[in-house]
Amino acid sequence: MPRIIDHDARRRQILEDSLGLFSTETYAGLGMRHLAKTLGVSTGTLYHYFPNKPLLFEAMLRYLAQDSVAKAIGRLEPTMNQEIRLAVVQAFVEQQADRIRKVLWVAIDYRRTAGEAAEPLINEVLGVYRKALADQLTEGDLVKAEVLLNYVIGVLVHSGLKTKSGPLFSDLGAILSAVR
Amino acid sequence: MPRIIDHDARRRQILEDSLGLFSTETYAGLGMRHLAKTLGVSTGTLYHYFPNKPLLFEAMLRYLAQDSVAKAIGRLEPTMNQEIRLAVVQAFVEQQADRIRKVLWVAIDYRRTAGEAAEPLINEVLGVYRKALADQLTEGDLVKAEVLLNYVIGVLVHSGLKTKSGPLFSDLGAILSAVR
Amino acid sequence: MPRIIDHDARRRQILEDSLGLFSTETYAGLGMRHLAKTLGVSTGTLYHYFPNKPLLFEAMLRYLAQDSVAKAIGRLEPTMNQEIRLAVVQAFVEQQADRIRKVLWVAIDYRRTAGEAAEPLINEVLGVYRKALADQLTEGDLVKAEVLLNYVIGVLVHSGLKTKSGPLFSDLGAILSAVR
Amino acid sequence: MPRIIDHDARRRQILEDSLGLFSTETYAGLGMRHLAKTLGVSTGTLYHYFPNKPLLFEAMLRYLAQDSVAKAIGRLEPTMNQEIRLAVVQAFVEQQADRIRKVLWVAIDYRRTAGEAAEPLINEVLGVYRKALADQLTEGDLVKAEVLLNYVIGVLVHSGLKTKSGPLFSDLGAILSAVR
DNA sequence: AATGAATGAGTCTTCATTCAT
DNA sequence: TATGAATGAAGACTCATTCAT
Repeated sequence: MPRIIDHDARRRQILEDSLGLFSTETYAGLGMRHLAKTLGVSTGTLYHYFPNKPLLFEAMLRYLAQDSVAKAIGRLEPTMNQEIRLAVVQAFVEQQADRIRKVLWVAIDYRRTAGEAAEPLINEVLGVYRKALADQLTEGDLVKAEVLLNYVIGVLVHSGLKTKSGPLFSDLGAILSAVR
Repeated sequence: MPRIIDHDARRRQILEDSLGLFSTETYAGLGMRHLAKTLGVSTGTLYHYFPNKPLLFEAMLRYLAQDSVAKAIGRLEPTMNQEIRLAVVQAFVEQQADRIRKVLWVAIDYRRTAGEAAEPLINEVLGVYRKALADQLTEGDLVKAEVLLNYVIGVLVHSGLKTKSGPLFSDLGAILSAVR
Repeated sequence: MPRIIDHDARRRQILEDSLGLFSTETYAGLGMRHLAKTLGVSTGTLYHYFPNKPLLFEAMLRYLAQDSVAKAIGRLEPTMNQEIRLAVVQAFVEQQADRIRKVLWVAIDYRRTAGEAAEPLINEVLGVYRKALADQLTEGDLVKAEVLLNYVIGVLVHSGLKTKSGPLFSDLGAILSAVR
Repeated sequence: MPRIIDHDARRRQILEDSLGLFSTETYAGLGMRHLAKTLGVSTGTLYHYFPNKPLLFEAMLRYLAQDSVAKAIGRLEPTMNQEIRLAVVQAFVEQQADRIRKVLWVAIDYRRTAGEAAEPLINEVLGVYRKALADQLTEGDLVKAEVLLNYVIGVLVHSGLKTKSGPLFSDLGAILSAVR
């Protein structure tokens, strides 16, 4: 049954295309009709692939988080030493800043909107990031990875608030060595 | 002769009381009717004091930002040395974390909702924070203040996403020294 | 009690000033708050002089109709012959077209809004006009006055609908002679 | 496959059914909720067929004007001479007076409400009437058609203001000959 | 699989009116 | 006399969702 593959691909495409809107507008501020129109489908189609708005939103966040971490890890190779890994991750985050920030906006939105119910998914997503940072940059040290995550989040949020900003991570190395 | 009512005081009170709701719900997710009911007034009264929802929201953000910085600076005294100042600010942010994070949520919301139009106010608010940090903690160095601001924002956002978190700033000193 | 005079003068002033707004906006489209603001008074003041919106509206229509007929008759003198009278009335209506049309707009509005209840006042107003035309122009013939009134109303309404219009009554003489 | 519904027919039906209400109530005085309820549909459905109130109003005026002229012309045949044509038009207007007056009320309302923006549509509508009168009754003379239009408008407005009125156009022939 | 017509409660905002001062 | 603070229903319009086709 090859139809299944089409179905899933279509689903993913909808989620991927939704990010742009869901990061410009808030969850509550973006209507299903508006979303459908922008994606070029009918509302009926949207409801064919997702049972309702919250679950569409949730699916999007989960898909994006997994996707963005996968892409980052894909850039690292076992032969790289610590210093190079840092540079690679730094370059990746800097280059993908817009997209990652969108995921962050969506995550914050979800946390505020869903309240307690948001915990499992949010923790899952944060865990993935923290683990990735620990594995790749802090030799498995989760505490240091936490500090690093703090800083990266701060830079992305702060630069997202400001209108214009220069290079994002001029001091990431210093921060990392500070917690070593 | 009109009723004797302190218009400005009433206005401030409404803004102060609104923060709680505007940080639980999103800007788009919080209805004026719901807000009015929670504040114990009619929607008409809300519109008597503020011309519309965006301007009420904006006024709230401005009021809160100024208020929170003022309170922080109020804790510092000229005789304190650098180390003590750091400890005081750290303690203040830690203690007021919930409130400051609410302001942050609101600011992020405003930035996403208002888009380009949000720039002046957001820059004004960020400038106030950056200046305060530079004056009080980094001997006037704005670049270092920026790094510090990044980290504080990151910690507040990150801890706001997680369900539970321990002490927030165990490493603030290290971060600060790293950029010295 | 000279206060009475002030009170009535103020009342008339409000009615006079209201015409501009009530002819631009519809009765239903013009709010009391908007009216008050434009007149430079508080809503409370408006309600001090008039018990409610319909009665304010009605008072305005009555005042304006009486006023405009009085002004027209004031221009005619007993010594004038039929031809001159026609020219004078024609010139008067042409010159005062904007104001008379406003009264007409208001009257139509009132008729549609108030329904059956509008009859007494509307008939009173129309009667005043018809009588004036009969007395001054048709030697007392009410039927002919009716035809004339039809035509004048038609010209005012038609020219009010069009964007630009030349002289209004080029054919009034012919019309009048046609019904003689 | 979508539901099989003739979108345009439904649209026209809504416009046709709206005239009754829009001539009883003013544009500003008639709420969309009230209109929907009277038409037996939901407000959502109204907005499914028309983007907003002004455009619904405008569409109605355009539809009615075209429709009423078409019906009038449909009564005339090439073989009729001038005199018979006059009688036919007179009879038509007299018989359809209520409906035509409703269109007139709506047009006046639209002109006052939309201001400058109303010009194109109003001129279009007046042009259609003027052309029809010229073609059918004044042998192409637009000036005479204008006079006739003035009088017809005047009669309809005047009779609409009065409570009761006899035959409307006892003197139309005289008027027409007066301008010949 | 996909459409778009349909709903009615919801959105923000304005309404006419009252009344303490 | 005059003010403007206060109300809650109603204004135009959008919402998430359902379902016949």
